Amino acid sequence: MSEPKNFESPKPEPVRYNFSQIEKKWQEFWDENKTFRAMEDPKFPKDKRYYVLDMFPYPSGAGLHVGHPEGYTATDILARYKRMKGFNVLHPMGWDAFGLPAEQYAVKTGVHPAITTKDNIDNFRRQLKMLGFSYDWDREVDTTNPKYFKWTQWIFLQLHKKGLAYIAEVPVNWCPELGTVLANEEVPEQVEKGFTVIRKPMRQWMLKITAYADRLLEDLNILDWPESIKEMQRNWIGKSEGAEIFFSLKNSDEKIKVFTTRPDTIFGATYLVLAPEHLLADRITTDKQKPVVEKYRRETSLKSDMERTELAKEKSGVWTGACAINPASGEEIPIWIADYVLVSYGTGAIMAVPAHDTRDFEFARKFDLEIRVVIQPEGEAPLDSKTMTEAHSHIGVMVNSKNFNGIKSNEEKGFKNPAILAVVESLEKQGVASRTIHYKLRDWLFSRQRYWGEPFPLIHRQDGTIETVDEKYLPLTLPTVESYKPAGTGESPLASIAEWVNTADQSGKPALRETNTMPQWAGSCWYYLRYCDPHNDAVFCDPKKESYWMPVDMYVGGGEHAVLHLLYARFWHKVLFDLKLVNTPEPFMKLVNQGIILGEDSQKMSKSRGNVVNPDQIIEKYGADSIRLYEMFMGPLTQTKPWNTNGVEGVYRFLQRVWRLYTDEQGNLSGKIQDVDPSIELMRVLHKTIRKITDDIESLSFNTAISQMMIFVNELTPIEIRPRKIVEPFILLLAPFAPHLAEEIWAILGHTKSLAYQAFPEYDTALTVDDEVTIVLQVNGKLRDKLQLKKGTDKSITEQMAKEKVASWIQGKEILKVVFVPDKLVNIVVKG
RNA sequence: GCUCGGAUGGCGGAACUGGUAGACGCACAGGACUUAAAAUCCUGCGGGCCGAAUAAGCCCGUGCCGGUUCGAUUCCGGCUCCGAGCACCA
Repeated sequence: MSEPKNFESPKPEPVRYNFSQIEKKWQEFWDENKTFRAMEDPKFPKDKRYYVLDMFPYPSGAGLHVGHPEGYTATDILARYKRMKGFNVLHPMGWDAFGLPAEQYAVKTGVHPAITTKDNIDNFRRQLKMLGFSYDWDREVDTTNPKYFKWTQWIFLQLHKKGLAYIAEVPVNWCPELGTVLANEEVPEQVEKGFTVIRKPMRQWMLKITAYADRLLEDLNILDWPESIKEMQRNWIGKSEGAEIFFSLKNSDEKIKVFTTRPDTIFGATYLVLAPEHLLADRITTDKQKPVVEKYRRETSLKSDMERTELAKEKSGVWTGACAINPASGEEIPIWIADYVLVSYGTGAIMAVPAHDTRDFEFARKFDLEIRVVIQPEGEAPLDSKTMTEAHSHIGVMVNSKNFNGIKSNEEKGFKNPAILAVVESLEKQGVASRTIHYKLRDWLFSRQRYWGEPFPLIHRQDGTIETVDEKYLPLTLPTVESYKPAGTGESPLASIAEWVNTADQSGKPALRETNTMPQWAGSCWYYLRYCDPHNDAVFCDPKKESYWMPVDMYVGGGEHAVLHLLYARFWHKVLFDLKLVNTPEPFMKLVNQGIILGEDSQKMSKSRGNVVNPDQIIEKYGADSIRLYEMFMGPLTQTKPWNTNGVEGVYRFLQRVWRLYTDEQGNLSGKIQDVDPSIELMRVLHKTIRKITDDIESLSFNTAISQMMIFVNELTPIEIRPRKIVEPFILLLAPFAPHLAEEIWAILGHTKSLAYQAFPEYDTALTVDDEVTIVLQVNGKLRDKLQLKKGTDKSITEQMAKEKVASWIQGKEILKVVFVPDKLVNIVVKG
């Protein structure tokens, strides 16, 4: 570490410290000295390496908002703290820079998205550097850089080789305004923005994420993630164990396959329902019913998904005229068509058990279908299907179920439930059912009709087959185009660039390039790996470097990526793991979602509300250390909390008091700081502070760490002789939070090296407790008095003193009991 | 409807494994310094009994109702409200 260039500290005005000068000085120092460069130093054992990662931003034209520094400051505090604790820290930053806004701007202005993107990145980098984050900027990545997306394309080829990428004609979410299709995961967000999304069959690239459904579900158990996020992923994957059961038709050889998670209720299946789009719906309908069925199917096909769910309150449907045979009871049951059954889930057909399913119950009531109770709750009056007002849950004993009667159906789902197991085994023996596991998770729709994305390294041969571009020709870069506008026909703007599209296959025959591009999520699926080895042109990430740093120890970002990026990245990572290209089964061991910062009016910040706080302005007025400290002081990291500029003023005042604690009016070391032995009281103040701050950083309770620093400064300010042994370590405690001010004061204290790698102070447990304690005196549990005693005073003495102190409360009353908690309290329980 | 969070002064929030509720900060009020202001410093600041004021004391108080306990912001049962997510998933 070399010395800071300008070692003379800037002369601030009396009283106030010159934050802008100090912050600039140290930012330049860190930059020039590459203070935070991370190296794969073998001296650090695995448990002394720490990879702390932020979700990299999309560099929008608007620049940083105050939400960004929240998570970034939290990780920066951790990074700086861990370095001081002797860890080798990897703390990188980069840009998730492909995406629609730059492209839409290009459509409007004709400016190439690469130019807009570069400007935006420069602005983001400038802003982040102004906040003094200790990133290793040599590891910066940019997903739109061909050197980066070369490897995104390469990983896609590995997926393709493994058979995990395929092209299919599927009903997709087509958005006419955006001129592109969207992933299921993206739909809610765009609909919220006011775009329409319709279902339309198109030929699209898909990634077989469903092949990993079980592992993505299972491995959630080993992750230290917020329970809510894990639950969202579990629900999104939506695993359900059950059976596919075949119902034969009365007058036909056709069979209808239904999926159910409750085969134990099969004797109560009094009708079947097919989704309107079900392939058999047309074929089984009787001539007589044909007109009504066709009308119904036409009507539902015109409804959007939204309309179908909004109208969910009122069930609708029509009878096909056909009947099926219940394979368990042998009874004839009608087959209906209704849009409350979805074609996209299970087999698109259900056996309806109205007595034990609310939806089936509503439907049966409306169309006067038979309701038959087959599970009787134990210890209750027998259920009467005629008078039932709602469907009953299925926990109880099987009834009306022939030889299954009496078997218990408990709260267990799947085959652990004895009733389900018994019925399935029996149906399997008859050859009319098989155990099945269904997932809600669909394969990932991976192509977009956009310009500003990674081109697929694929070629369509004349014969309709597909050939992959040889790895040695990667990256396959984007051509320049005249217009960035989507063709609107479902083709990307690339389709109109003849010289790019027209190419030759390996045999030299004319062929066409794939013109779709990858979705924005592609680049973020593996960026955390590239940080481990960002400049490698030979491999996407050297396995040695990967195993040096991975997995990510701490990942901080917004909760909005719960089922998007966080699921996609886990999927890619598992594929790479199977290819033995990475060594860890999961990429992010610990995840923390920072809370949203609301405007001063406690509403979500938005331009239209006019409540957006611009970090540049806050930095200009109060400095980076103030905004860092304020955002951490607002409240718990994970909590949603409103911005309050007065609060910034508060921490700014605190930093001024810190400055005045160490300096005189000329900005030199204060004469009050002296090399004298501190009193035991001051030692206790210091060690309590070290302990509180250490514990709080470890548990990410930055708000209470800061309040402890304030307490420390409040205690030391009135003291005229400030022992160096007390005040010097405090600067190291402050350093992760307010690094510029801390570096400056550290230098003023006479140090010639940056404090970035100074050992974080350790505390002596004996010095974190007082030798005098306050004993709380209660009578009947109510606080009546207090007692100052030496720590460890024994029971009889304490109780004796307590009784004297609260004599007026216990006089003349019978003492029933005395509760004594050493060094804490005495509670005297009296009668009356 | 289901799942997951949450509810503490005027405000943001603190409170270890059940043991002094309101740390720290903001706002506000009063005072010192100043010709004045800013900055800074000092004092007060949950509600009530409570008044011109002082000191002390007592009562109530952590969304609501109930329980366990010597003692509950903390544990248990029931409810209300707010936020987030999912939503006809068979």
